[in-house]
Amino acid sequence: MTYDEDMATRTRGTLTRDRIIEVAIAFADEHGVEALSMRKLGAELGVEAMSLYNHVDNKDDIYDGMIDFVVGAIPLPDEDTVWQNAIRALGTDAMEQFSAHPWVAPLMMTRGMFGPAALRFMDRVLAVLSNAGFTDEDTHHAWQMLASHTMGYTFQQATNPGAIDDKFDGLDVLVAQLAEEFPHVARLAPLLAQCEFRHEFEFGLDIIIDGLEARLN
Amino acid sequence: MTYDEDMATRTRGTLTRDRIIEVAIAFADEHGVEALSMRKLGAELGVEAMSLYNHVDNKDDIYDGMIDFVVGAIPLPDEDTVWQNAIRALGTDAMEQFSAHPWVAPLMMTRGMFGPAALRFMDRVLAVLSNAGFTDEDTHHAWQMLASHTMGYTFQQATNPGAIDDKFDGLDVLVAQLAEEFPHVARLAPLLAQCEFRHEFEFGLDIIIDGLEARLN
DNA sequence: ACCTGAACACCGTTCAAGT
DNA sequence: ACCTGAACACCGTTCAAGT
Repeated sequence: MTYDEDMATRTRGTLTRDRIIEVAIAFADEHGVEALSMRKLGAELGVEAMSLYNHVDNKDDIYDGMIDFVVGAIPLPDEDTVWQNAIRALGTDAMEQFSAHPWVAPLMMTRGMFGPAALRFMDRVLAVLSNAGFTDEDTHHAWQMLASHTMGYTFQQATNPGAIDDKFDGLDVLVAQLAEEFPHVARLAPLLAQCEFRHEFEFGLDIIIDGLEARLN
Repeated sequence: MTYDEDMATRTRGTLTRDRIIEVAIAFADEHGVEALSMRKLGAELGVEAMSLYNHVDNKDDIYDGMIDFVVGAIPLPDEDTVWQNAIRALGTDAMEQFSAHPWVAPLMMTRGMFGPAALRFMDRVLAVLSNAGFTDEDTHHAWQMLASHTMGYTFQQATNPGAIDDKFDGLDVLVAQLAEEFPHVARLAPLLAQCEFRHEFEFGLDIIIDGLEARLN
């Protein structure tokens, strides 16, 4: 292998499953998942679309890889953190990742999360709850609640009229017109449009943690 | 108009926006949203795909109509129901609709819910909370929590390994193999795979309602 | 072992042409 | 006013052919 070949390999990068997924994530972050196609992804990697199939089963395989990469980026708390703080950190850190990659939640909703990083993440959350003294049944309940809360808030954030007001620039006008038909929506619309999601999320998370804690004693 | 023409019109049905959305929902229920295309939907209605554009803006417009139809099918509680029961009923009834049409939650996640039926539904939930004595801020908090919980549990149900074990028929085997790497997942997998979602959902809903109630006094 | 061109069976959407 | 055929610019995926 000559020096030039070596340079080309290094700058263009060798085509691997990981590199494909990496570039797919960057592309989805910039242009949205719906714009992601095998042909465009190939072009981004300096290769024809068909070459991707040498490293990846199909497009769904890429989706699964993207999901697992994002879940894998959620930091895990130290083993000795008290469970309430560990859960709070896991929740807020998960939210942060999901917010940074808004396409991941809808994708998880249809594809699930069963990759190695997702299993590792899940195992850690279950460990925190079990070690805190919850029964297996309550650990299960708690996982479902916490996962639902995190996924649900991601949904709220994704479909927040404030966040997507490019599409709904006439929303406040519309709401004002419908004020007598939907008075409560009209009154609370400003709160919904410009709320701090981090604060909102933690408000609910604390209620859940308190509710779970009451079942421990 | 002759008798025969009248019959044909009645049996084939007149093409309208509502009828298109109705048939689209039935199609998505049977074959999944990802299989829904303008061409197939046209065929289902005995018409070419291009004709649909006379009654509908585009495919997204159909999606929005499908979402609003499903939300509109959630029954609203009587005005004088005590708020805890009203909220519980709204939550479980919403869950029931979302479960009956598994494609609706991922769709809402990307499209939001801003149709007339959705606004009506939202206004009613906000009214229940306001009338219960919550401040506007807490009403807002409560809406976000309840909506998140409902959406989140729909997600859990949709991606439940038990529900999709046609795709993951080897999941229990896989989990067993990884038992030493993910011990808690392995131990709780049966609970997750075969849990009663209705019961799970209400467990969490009660914790949320209790937590909100504590802010009322 | 990896990449490619051509092909297949699809998409959503537009638009001029029909009635 | 509503429906259609043909067309445009895309899709994911397969497969024989190249190196």
